[in-house]
Amino acid sequence: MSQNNITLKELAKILDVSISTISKALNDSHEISEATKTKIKELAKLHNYQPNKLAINLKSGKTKTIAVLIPSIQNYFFAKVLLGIESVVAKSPYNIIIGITNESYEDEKENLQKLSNGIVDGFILSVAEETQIKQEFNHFKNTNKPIVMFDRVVKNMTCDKVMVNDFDSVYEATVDLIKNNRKNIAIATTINNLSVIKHRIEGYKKALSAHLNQVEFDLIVEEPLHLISDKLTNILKAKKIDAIISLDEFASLAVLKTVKQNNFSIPSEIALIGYMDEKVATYLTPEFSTIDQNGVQIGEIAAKTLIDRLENKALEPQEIIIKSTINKKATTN
Amino acid sequence: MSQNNITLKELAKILDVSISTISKALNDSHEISEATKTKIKELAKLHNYQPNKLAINLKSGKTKTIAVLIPSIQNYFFAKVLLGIESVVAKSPYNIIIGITNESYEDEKENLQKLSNGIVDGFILSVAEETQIKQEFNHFKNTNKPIVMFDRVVKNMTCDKVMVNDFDSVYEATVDLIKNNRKNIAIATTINNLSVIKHRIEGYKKALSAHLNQVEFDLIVEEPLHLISDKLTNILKAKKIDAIISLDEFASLAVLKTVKQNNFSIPSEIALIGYMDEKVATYLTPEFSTIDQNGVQIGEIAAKTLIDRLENKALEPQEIIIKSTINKKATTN
DNA sequence: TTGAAAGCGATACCAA
DNA sequence: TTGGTATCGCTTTCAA
Repeated sequence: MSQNNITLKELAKILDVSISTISKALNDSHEISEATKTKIKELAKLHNYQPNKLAINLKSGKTKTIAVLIPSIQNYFFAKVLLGIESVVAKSPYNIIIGITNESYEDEKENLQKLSNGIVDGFILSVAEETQIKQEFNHFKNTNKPIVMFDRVVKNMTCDKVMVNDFDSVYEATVDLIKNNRKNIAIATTINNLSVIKHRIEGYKKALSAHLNQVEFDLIVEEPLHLISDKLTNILKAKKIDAIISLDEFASLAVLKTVKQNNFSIPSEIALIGYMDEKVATYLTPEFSTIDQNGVQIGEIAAKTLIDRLENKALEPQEIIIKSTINKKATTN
Repeated sequence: MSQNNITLKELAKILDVSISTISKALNDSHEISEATKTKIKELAKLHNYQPNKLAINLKSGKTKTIAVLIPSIQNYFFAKVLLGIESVVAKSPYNIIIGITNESYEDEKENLQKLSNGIVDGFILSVAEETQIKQEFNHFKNTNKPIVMFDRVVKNMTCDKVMVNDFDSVYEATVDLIKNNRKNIAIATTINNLSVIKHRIEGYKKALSAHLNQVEFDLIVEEPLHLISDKLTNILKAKKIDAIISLDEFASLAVLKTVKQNNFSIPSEIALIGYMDEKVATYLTPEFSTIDQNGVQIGEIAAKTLIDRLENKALEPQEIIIKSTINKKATTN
């Protein structure tokens, strides 16, 4: 079970022909007679010949492999993006190699370096949290392979980007709440260092200032997951709140739980909407209104973009925006 | 940005020395004088020399890359296993390449073939559902690389296996319910073709027959996700049920929702326990009692086992069992 | 129609 | 201490 595959050289020896003849025959070259072709192909099949990809890659300078670097795997959003990438790549000659950066700058840098030395042809990645905090992006520039960034992108880098309309989505969700007579709308997030989260908060602020002339924003709850319930409980007791927008998956779960625990009725007293996996949202009680980033689509587009670039380097850098979808369910009206 | 890395040959030309001198110097060979070593190393650093991994791999016959094949990514369990694998592999010289088989036999077979030709040194995988239905396992035997199977393993194959004590865990959970005076215990699952699910159901049956002398089992609900709620509602109306054990993540969510919708109080009227991600379970209301498969640990052990095998082929095939943990929360007493 | 040989980028043995 | 050369497995050009 553990011995290696048969090689062209060995096949050549068996048939007493040259290596090049074997190679050409197996690649269906017109230079080789039908007779020898069939003979060689039969022998190859018999021995279950599989060309050594490493040798081909070394020769061609390409590996037909794409690296996907994601900050975390414990997250339905990235899982869905991965699914989208995988569905496109599976239909192509490419393979996927995955690195998880654990939101760490060092891990991200190391992954980039490790994989740039011939292992992959290009990268699809979403920037790690720590990298965004440090604002240190040279490791992206130091690789000589094309990069497609998605969701969390670096503004001032020229590369392909697949982005989400974070500002607009939350703006729209907020306005919708306002139109339903919500006047005291809070924000909850367990993350605060990411540009995407900042854009979402900006969308919220803009909606409040444009439609309610609100200029101070004291209902923004930014706490790590293990603290957010307590913090929110305090605020619910101290202030009047009639709607909450949650900006990440676990914030959404925590908000729902906390509001129920404090015996507010949903949505009559407090409406809820937030970022969460659609499938999970459907199985909560009450069913949760979501802002869906359409992760699968993001992954598909990112994969297509990178493959296009790898096959044809002449393209202009793309910046594609995937619109999020608002799915209203039982937690809003 | 898109030009290739500098090579030994080019460095050699610049310094007008031989390629072998460059190679040895960069590998700190004692054969080379300190003077030339430093000179060469400086030049290498200046040009940001990175050895071409493909060439090294071709030469050595090893790639230091591990393939992980998982049936689905939309699943917290596999995400956690992946996390465990990644944490071990990240500390090693190995890389991970991921394939998603989408529960399909063809996808699984294709992944195995595609990656066996020099791309990876070995596999960590969990068998696809369709493969288990077909009982077709030759593609596993046809690869000449070591395989570590986890969770869903093939009984009659000699390879390393990291398994879960499915039978025992559900047996134990069932007995615990019985001891708390539950006499009408139902099972809910959205999957029915997997050996692991079958083992779980066997554990349930054994507990009922051993402790309640029950020999007929008419409270087993096996339905795809979109039907399970309706089916369960009918059964809840027709029969007396005082506990439900759910065997997969989405079954657990669906059961919780359905039981609440039918206005049973939890756990006083109906107790619930099931397979689900711990973190999600904590944020449900009421907090959900879980059987935790300890996916991270499974991944860690699987990765260690494969790396051990790759470094030292002499080991006996291992069969390791990771015990699941029962975490009682608000849905049981 | 077939074969010889160079080359992809590195390592390592053997000479010098 | 340094260099030449074979080699990993394959593709491809040029000769035969």
